[in-house]
Amino acid sequence: MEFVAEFKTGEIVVEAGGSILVHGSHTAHLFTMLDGWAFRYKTLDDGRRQVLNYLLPGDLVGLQGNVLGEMDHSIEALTDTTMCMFERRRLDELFVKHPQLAYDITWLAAQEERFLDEHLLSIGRRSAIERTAYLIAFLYFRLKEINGEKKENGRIPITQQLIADTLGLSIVHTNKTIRKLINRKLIKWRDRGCDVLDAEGLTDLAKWEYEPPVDRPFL
Amino acid sequence: MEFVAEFKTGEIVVEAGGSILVHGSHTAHLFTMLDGWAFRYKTLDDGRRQVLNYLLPGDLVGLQGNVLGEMDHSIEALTDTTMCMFERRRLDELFVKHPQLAYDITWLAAQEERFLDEHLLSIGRRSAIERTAYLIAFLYFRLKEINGEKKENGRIPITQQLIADTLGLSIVHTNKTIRKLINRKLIKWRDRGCDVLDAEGLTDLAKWEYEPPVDRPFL
DNA sequence: CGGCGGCTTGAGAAAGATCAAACGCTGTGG
DNA sequence: CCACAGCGTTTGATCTTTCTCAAGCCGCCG
Repeated sequence: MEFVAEFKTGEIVVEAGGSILVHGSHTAHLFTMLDGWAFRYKTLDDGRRQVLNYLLPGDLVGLQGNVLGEMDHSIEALTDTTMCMFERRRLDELFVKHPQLAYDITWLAAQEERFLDEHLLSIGRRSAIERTAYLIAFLYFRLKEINGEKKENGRIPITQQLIADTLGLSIVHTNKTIRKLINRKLIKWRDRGCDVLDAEGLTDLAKWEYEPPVDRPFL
Repeated sequence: MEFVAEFKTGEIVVEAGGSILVHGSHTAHLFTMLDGWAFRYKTLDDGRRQVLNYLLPGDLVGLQGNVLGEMDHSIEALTDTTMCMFERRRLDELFVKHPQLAYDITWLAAQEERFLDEHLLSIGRRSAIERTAYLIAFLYFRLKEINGEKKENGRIPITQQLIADTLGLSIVHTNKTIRKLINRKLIKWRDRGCDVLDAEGLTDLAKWEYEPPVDRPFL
């Protein structure tokens, strides 16, 4: 724990809409989410954008930079966000001195892989309404896992444009699809975000099941 | 190295079409690809299948089992395949005694994440012909990286059904799209596989660029 | 008050899915 | 040696999902 404190080089606060990392940058830092929501995305030159995943407290960011030397995707804050910074250079030291923490990092990477696998299945093979139900259920359960039941079901702070860019759909079609979910009383939409009314209804519709991880590390 | 040899519990040979891991199993092993091609995939109950990624020599398999306790996807051999088995139980030991190897595992996980990110961008935002060009170019460069230029461009051993299931397309449309690539003299198709004739043409069409990793570990 | 971002809706267009049929191998059993 | 079955591929016709274009609404903020 002392090492973690020492390894940490600072905290950073980014307000909603701000960039946390941009494609092509060579950051000397890794980040851990402490509070707030963010999302990772890639874009094509002509502007088409794909959201890859969402980041919530406890998630680790920036490991891919170790493979390539630079980031190959960007990260933007969805709400006001605070993150913890670590020096990438000292990652070896962490692996040598703190195998438990090293294992946690690997565990987090494996979890991210699981999420991406499921996203891929959604975008590739689920219909528009199934995908949408899946995404909202997915975020709902992630949020619940982090809130630990305490807060009653938190609002998911997302725009329809973002959902469209996550699911590979146009915004128009996304809107019509969301409306169907609302009509079926599965969710409620307000402001820029949504509340889940019937989580089971969503997972059934998506033909998906939430699988809680077994041994969450304590990074 | 001695430890690697000791850590290794054996090799396993799977013939083309055979299952390596199935969804829901609790394997006590991790695997490394030594030779051959395999692919990871998930399915929905009604049979829709999504290929997640392809496995080539050097790739690590089964880490996700650590998050969940069981595998949440399946793996099938595409060609005759030989893999190296490790005991999952002893992963902690590896992290304690061999930080360099532990780092390599993490590196491989980060690389897989990069691949999945790009696949997601393809399926979500690229058109059918862009996707197809991307996938073939992607496999071409991965193969080339492994063959180290020596063998002239190896055949990519894949069926059109598999390409369809990787790209989220129907087999009919996949066939028509591949035919366009053939007509443009970008690839040649024969038997069950394809040869790349013009790698740059493919990457241009896909609006993608191959980025070689910087410091490959030696696992 | 005007402008902007996010949401909503309708209409027509296009990409891709589904259905149906057939071809060319290859392996197998008579 | 031939008939036949099965798999992977090919092609045409039609149908559906999703996209694009266009316009309008609403609430918020300067």
